Amino acid sequence: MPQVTTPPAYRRSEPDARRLSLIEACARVLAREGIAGASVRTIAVEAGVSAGLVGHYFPGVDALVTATYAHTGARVDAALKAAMAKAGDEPNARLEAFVTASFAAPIASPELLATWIAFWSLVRVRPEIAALHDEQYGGFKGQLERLLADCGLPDAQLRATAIAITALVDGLWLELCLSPHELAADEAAAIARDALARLTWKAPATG
Amino acid sequence: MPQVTTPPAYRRSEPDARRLSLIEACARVLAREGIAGASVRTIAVEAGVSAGLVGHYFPGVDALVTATYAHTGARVDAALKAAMAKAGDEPNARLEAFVTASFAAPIASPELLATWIAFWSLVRVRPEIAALHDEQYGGFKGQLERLLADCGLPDAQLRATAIAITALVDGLWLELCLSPHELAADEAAAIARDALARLTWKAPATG
DNA sequence: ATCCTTATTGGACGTTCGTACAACAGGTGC
DNA sequence: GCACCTGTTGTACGAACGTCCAATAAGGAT
Repeated sequence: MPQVTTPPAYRRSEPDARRLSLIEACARVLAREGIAGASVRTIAVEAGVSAGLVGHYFPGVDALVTATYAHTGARVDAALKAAMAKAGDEPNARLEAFVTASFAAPIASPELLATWIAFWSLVRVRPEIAALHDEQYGGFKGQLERLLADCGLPDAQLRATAIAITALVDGLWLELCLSPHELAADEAAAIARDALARLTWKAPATG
Repeated sequence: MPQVTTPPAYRRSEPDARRLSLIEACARVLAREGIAGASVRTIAVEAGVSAGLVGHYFPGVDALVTATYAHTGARVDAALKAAMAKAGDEPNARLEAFVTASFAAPIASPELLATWIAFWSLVRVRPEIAALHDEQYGGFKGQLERLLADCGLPDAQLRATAIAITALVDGLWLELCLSPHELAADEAAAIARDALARLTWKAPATG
């Protein structure tokens, strides 16, 4: 009699690992199809599980998207910190590393940027996403202000300069995502570096 | 016997007017609910017509959204040109007017910015939206390059400077939309003005 | 080898989606 | 006042949506 024992129909995962795989699948779907395509079934197929399982780990698809934002934000934050740490102790080098990290892997990925746009599209609609955005933006701006202060920028200019640099980085990042054929990552980095130097120049009196 | 003639159940519109009202309703829905909420029925209710009428004017909801992007883009472009024209003939004044127009009515409206984010979220998914984006972005950047040239910026710096300024404006515009309580329109305009001056400063040699 | 826990499946439910189309009715020309 | 044109409505249809839950089975414990 031949061996008729069927192979396992599915494999179990540790809850944390499965949860993470769902979050990563959600991020991939958001990057590929945008927020409108991020349905429970699509995400489940992407993760290689049944649709019902999503409900087992998250109270609803909204919660999964929110968790994906938090996770993605943490990844970006870690990448920024890593780039900064790698730059050493010199304040200006740290600042430049922090700013240009957005135009190198893993942040410069078009997929990540597309995912991020999906989150932006939710900020006005969902309060918990707005809270996460404020946290993320405030964290970025706060680190930037600290770095600028270390570089000797006067306190009175910290806020405005940090906002300007953040806007510049976001805008370049955005364009990189929307038209990668028109703007390359290394050119974006070069532009950011030059703009950073100009924006932090010792200010001549206005007029 | 009392007057029993019923009042008209609906009013006809000229096709062009009705078409425009659908586009404007679509823009309002995009601003309020994002792309995920822009269904045929929601837009129809917003426009005060039946759902079926949308199909009478557009082959599908995608076409309506695309038309809304084109219309919104034209409005923004017109507002930019108007601000520039109002500034007179002096090149530097025209440049500054062009850049800061994004932080005054009608462009600075949070609703318009939210609508714009909805379009961004479609760029990677829908080629016709990507084409409209490239057109819009190229137009903006082109005008900026011309203005910068008029202000005496060397040709070699035109492209990079225009990209930097565009990114800055987009980033400030974005933050204004996402967290209006953290960044006011007039502060964004002031930051843009200052950054513009710094980015167009006569370049000292690198190093 | 058997039991137990629970991760996982698959299907049912009601809702909303986009689209198509027959019937209705406002407005204009006669 | 009548007839034509067509803008407009309302409905119907299948597909996809989010959510729920009973049944199943994987994998470690005993």
